[in-house]
Amino acid sequence: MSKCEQCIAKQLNSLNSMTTEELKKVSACKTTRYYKKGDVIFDEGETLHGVFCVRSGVAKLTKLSANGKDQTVKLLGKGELLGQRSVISDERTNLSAVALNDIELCFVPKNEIVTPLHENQNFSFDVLQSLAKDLRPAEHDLINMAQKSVKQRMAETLIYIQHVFGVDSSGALNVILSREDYASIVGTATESAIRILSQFKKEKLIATSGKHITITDLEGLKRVE
Amino acid sequence: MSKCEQCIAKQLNSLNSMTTEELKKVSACKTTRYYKKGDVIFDEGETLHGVFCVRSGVAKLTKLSANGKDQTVKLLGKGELLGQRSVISDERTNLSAVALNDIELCFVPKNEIVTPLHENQNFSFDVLQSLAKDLRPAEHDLINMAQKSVKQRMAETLIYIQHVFGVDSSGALNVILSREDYASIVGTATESAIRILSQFKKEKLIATSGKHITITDLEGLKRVE
DNA sequence: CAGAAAACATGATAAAAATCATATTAAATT
DNA sequence: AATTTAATATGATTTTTATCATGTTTTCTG
Repeated sequence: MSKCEQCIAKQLNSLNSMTTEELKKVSACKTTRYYKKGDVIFDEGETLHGVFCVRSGVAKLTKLSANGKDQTVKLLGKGELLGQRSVISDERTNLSAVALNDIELCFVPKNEIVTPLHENQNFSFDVLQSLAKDLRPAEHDLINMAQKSVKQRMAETLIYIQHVFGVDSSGALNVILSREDYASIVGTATESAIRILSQFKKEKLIATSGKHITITDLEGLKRVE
Repeated sequence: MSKCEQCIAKQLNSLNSMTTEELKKVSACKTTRYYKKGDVIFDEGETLHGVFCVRSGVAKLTKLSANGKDQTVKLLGKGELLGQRSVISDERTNLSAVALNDIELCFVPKNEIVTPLHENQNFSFDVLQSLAKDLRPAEHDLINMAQKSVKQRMAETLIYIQHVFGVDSSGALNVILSREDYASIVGTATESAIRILSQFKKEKLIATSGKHITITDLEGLKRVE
């Protein structure tokens, strides 16, 4: 089995501040789990017994709102941690996690995280900083949602995905989402998401081929109102 | 000068996990500051040299969005900390803080917070937990903004304010906000906020007298669509 | 207290977005 | 490969919300 000490994913998150000793323990305890596209990793309201670290693939965090629609709160890629907050705050999960494509996760039991949090000042402070930093995009998203048009939010979503998850060899966004997924991120009706993407295509801001989307005019997308 | 060790506000936040020793130091360093309604406590992008603890009064955290409108992200009352995140993450402030009424704040220099964070495991873990818990309402607000109508958001805002800040002897909300403030919280045009509050009044969900608002039908407000 | 300024109110209209309806296309299943 | 199912697309319509306009009331200020 692969070792956490050498894992690339680890360098992207606060596990990097663990001591070699601690990492070895994590390595010994962790299990690797595979999920297929659409699989539920955990559900809202579950009690988690550990955190998940994304080794490959992309997951989404969603919440079912009162009107029955799913709202996607965040996309998570390589190195990002799932369930960290629930484990730290000792609360049930607030959101569901679903695999957006085939995904490989390392599951680290709660204890291997919580014990070092109490013992290793560096680790603890690092996690503290990362949580503090997590709040900024949360606020940013709230403001976007409140102040920007659906069209603008869609444009920003496309730009965000390209920025964070990159493009494949053909230049298309590396993350493949359905129109419904886009609607769920942007917070709009599926038909509206479809319409806006069609419009962006007509305006030559993007090129689409099925679910594959390529940003062809980044500056144009940034100017969308 | 009043002592932090006995301060009631402290019991509401993570400063409560400091040792008596640490609290005495904080007490010795802290300064009390008074702001009048409308005063800016700090601006977006400032570097903070400490955190503020609300002793009395209410403040709002806002951000100026690209379209020139202010979005209120959070209201803060007694015991809540301002600037905690910026100090922990060592980043500039993301939001501005403005006094909504006359307010009394204790200013605690950065060092008195950061040093204990590195030395006192209990304190550090407590702050960690409180940050983890802070993310939940942030997500909740995002989903509300995305999935609920302006009318629903207004109804929830009124209920929230009553729940968190309570009512005065006449039963009116304890926090006095302008219609523009409400618009900024709900994320809508000021005219829309005015219109909705008028409608709520017509429907006997609330009673208003100038800026004083009384919830007269809580259940009705909860049913608003 | 008078005058100015800000906040509140409300109508009319325009714009944005949701909903409903119905094709069409793509993907999955047998 | 044929059939079913799901996803995408687009038109028509309604609802929601923003914007513009204008008047009234309240609050502030000299």
